[in-house]
Amino acid sequence: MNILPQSFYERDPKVVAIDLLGKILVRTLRGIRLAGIIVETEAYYGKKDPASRARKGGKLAEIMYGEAGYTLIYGVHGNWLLNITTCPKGIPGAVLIRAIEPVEGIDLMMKLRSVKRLEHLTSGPGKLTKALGITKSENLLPVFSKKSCITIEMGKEIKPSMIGKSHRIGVREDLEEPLRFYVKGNPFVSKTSLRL
DNA sequence: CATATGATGGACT
DNA sequence: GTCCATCATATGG
Repeated sequence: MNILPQSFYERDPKVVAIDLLGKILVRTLRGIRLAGIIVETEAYYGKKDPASRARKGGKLAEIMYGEAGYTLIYGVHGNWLLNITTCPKGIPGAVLIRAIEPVEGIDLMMKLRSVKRLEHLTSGPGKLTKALGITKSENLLPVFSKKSCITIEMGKEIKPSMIGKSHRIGVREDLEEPLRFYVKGNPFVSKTSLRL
């Protein structure tokens, strides 16, 4: 259903992060479609980014230097974080999906997370991966490929006036430029982000 | 093999 | 609002 092409991801992480807002993240789990609108993202660079894990080298860095449009799943604080690699091969970059607004398969998501309130279901990077049943085994899937069980589809256009930006969350040293982007007024944007 | 660290979440006051 | 459990990585012995 109108999956975004690989070329979509072969751009600057910041541009991709902004453009990803309003798109549909689709996860096929046991034949069931779980989908949500992306409402919050963060851009990460390579060496020049003090917050990026690519800076420390290791396996993560290799993936960020690799081809665009692949899932990059990484564990922190006992949670899984879903990233999409950006930039052509040889240039490091990634976009972290921080929050989505659930639209399909909500009952299954709530089962996976056992939360009472809908607005707590996917309003955070670790929360949405649990709700979608995403773990390390979903690492390195091409999100531009129809047969992949994680894809990103065309959604609704977000008006530029509806896009807010801020400093990134939970990083020690951030860059000068705000690299976190979100849909203004959306209840599924993570609230923990109020700490600045 | 042991230890430190964090792109966090959730429980609790 | 505050506090701490948690575990995949990275790095050092």
